[in-house]
Amino acid sequence: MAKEYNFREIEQKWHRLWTERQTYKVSEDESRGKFYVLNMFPYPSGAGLHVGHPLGYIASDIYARYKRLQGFNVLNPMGYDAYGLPAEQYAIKTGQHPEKTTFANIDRYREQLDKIGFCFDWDREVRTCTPDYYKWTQWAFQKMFYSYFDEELQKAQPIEKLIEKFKKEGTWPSDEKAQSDLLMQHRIAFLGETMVNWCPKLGTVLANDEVVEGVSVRGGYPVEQKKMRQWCLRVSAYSQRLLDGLDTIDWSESIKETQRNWIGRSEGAEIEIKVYNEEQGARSKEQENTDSSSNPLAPCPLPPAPVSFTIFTTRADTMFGVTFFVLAPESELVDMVTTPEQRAAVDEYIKYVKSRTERERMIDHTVTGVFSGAYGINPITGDKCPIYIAEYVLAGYGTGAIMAVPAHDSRDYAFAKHFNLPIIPLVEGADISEESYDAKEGIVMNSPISPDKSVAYDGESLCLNGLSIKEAIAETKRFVKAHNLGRVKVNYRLRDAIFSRQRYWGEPFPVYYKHGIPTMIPEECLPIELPQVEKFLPTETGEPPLGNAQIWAWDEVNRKIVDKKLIDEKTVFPIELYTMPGFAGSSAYYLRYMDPHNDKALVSPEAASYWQNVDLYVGGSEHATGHLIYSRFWNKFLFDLGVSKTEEPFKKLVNQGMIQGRSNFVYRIKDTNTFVSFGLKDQYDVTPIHVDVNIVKNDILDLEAFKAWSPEYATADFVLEDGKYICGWAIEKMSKSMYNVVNPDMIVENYGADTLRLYEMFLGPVEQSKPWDTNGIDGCFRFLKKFWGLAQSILNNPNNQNTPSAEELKALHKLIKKVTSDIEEFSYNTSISAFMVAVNELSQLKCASRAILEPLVILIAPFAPHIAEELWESLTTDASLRKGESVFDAHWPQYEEKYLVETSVKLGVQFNGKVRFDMFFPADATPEQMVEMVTSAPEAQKHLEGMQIVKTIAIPKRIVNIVVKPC
RNA sequence: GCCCAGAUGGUGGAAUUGGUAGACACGAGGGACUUAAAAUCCCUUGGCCAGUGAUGGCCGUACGGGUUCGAUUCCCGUUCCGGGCACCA
Repeated sequence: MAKEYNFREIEQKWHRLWTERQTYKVSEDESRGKFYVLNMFPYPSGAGLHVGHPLGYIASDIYARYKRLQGFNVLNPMGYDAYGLPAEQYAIKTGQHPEKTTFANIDRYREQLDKIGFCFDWDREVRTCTPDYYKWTQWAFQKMFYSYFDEELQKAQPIEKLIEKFKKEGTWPSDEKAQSDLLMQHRIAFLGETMVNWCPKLGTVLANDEVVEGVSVRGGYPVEQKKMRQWCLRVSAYSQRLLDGLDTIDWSESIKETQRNWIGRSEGAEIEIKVYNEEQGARSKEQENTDSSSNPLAPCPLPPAPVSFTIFTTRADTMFGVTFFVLAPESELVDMVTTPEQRAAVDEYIKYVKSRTERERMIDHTVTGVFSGAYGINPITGDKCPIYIAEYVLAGYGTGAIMAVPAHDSRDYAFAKHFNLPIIPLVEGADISEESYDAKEGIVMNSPISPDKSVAYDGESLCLNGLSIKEAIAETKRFVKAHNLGRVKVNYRLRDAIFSRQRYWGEPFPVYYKHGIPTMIPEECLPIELPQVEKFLPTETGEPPLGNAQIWAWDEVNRKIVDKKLIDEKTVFPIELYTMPGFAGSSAYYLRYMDPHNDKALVSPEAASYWQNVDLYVGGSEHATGHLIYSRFWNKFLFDLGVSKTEEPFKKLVNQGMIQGRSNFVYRIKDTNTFVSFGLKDQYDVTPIHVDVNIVKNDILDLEAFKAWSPEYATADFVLEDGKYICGWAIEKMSKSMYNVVNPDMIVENYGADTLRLYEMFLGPVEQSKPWDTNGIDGCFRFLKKFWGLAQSILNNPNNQNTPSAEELKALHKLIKKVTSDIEEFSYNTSISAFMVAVNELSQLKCASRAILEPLVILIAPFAPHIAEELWESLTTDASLRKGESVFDAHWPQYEEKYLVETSVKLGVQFNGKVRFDMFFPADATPEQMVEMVTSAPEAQKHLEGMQIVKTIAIPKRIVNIVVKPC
């Protein structure tokens, strides 16, 4: 008796059996090769999963199952990035503890995930907010605190080595505070006074990747620059290694390029500029006068004028075109160079700059600036050039000071035009009358303008005339280095990561303040658990939320957390009130999955050696400058420590595209409760209204469901076309407010998980963003029903021991070949197509051979595991050989070329590149034989008549083309 | 402004190293079965033209050129869409 395809029964059965049999439990197995598949773990939001979330999970699940069938020991874990802002904000609103809502959300996620049938080893689940997990986040932070980055070795080293070095040099201070301050400048995790992105609305600082165009990524609130003492990670130290590593990993070019941009390496030179002496002389005199005077109204003593300052340039070749220097307004040099005459003007300008927000500065690029009154001396030409202060120079990049070459830099050009400063062209043939010539191509001139315009050092003076720009850059660098005028320098745009947040729902720092000196709580005492608080908001005194915690002081003697009241600054000290940012917990989770229950180490050396790193990582490209940089940094640090066994954490990265929503609209005739169908709406004055896509099928509205949808529409009237109400549609972001959220549970309920899996993959390439369109899902459902039907007809055929026919074997082996190569390339949509073709072929051949069905079931197993398991069981019940085993313990079939051999091939025969007719050729025909056959074929004669053959092209299995021309 | 990726029917998308463009699926149209619906099955489906018809011809992979016997594929230029970086010297 042929059974119906009852997906509900089948899927429930196998979910149960998989759990009972622990089908997906993995452990280290030296006898088999490992393969580590990983998804970016989700943040469990309150909204639950929509159909976009599982896209990547399904893609990686297919790959994981495929690899397992190929004999690999596959690690495919899942967990939750459980710390996050939404839970905290919800807690502030409702008073519910974020842990409670987070865990409830996790349960909901788990339930939804289980329905889709993933092969996750749930014994390895991690949650970043549980103490046994964040113990190792805190541990890694402490390791970073106790390490510094050795520039020479280009790797992290224990801080003791640095102390030794200082002691040897005699620069090690005796004062404890001074020691702490000195080491802070070198530690990889350090407390730094830096300009930070402060978001007043969120009440916290944000990392650079959390701010876009001057507003916070979360919430879109304005962000301002503020100087604050914060924990930072010295990510910038790893800039070069982060850059070099990109060449060794299999990631998309666009993601690598994004990271290269973000790291922003630029090679240049730092050159020392002396401040003009005469000014300094005048100022010294004035200072003396002030000092000798006892007049209380006398101006404050001027700070000492600096002897020199350093500028950074990537265009060392343009030294002869410098006509002024510019300092960033925030630079400490400003106060030092400003002359008394210009003091008022400069102060006013600084005030103006401070009044502008980051956002204003980013959008508005009008030229502003002020003369400092001082002059700098160009060391190459000996020229005296004015020093300006202008906001277009950034304090945070390079040295905060530049040399301005208006002829060849557009920003300098605009500034020079505005302030009427000279412009000296340096490139032959470059027209600089309207704009600067910024390109690094051309031949250098005017360098120097005349021989006496180049200062000689040790008898050598610089001349670049006639060189290409590239040569000139190299020559200038050599000259500067040789005569000690500066040094060659590489700058990176990548900044250190700000690692503290003024929030509650995050990892607490295992740090206390002993007389104001940050001190690590001993490693054996970790984890330091997040304390309970009454309120999740900042305290009245402006402290972060942890300021509300009562039991939050460190007792050094008893080595435990005690009541704040006991703080005496002798043995009991206050604990850090900041918490760690979101990326702290997500930076090394892939290592924890290797050994998730180990309470002695983040990961045991054995597990780390076996699993190495992630072979396939699947997730969204929006993490390019956040998680994917931090994680690489974190891993490199742990690699330096010997904890991680590989330099790069993720060998291959696949970015799944976003699934957009496809919204549906109904059209209400103005001021009525009548709705007009899409095709007729232009005849009325209508308002489009979003309608829930779940009550629309193939753009046809379910009228009864619509009436039931909202009481407002209970009495709605409709103007139909062809008896149907057709809805309009648009592609928008999937969101609740547009009623276009499609929930995977609904699809699973109506079609089954196998259909959902198949359809999500059939929609198009995994990497591509595409709108969710439920319209096509029937095709995949039909296919599974056909597949099931084919299998049933084979299973129920009394003659099923038949040996398969040549056609059947050909169809099968064609499929094995196609599916195998497609899975390797993540071309799941085309392998599903190939399946559809093969099943149609086999159905038409009335295939009845079990020998065909068995490999067919294995082939479909990664895509539709439930149906495959069910059929596998049917195949093996009477044989009782493999009873109880999973199809995933079987072996992936190999295709055999002998079944695919064609005896003859049909090829298009062309004359002058145009296809004229088809012809059959023996599959092994040589090009000469093919041409011979064509020219003697009767159909060819009319094309050859009155013509002569100029050339013949014959490619076996491809094409035959005869080029002819009239005789 | 700089860098990266892309553009193929009504729709999602196929197309090995340049070799019969539009696989597969959806939608649409027609038909079979059925009291009817659902389900299932069969046929047609890029555009235009000619023909009763089998069929034949022309155009067609964003646009304009080029290389080639032959270009969706390679090269140059243009337009449009998406992504990243951006007073980074």
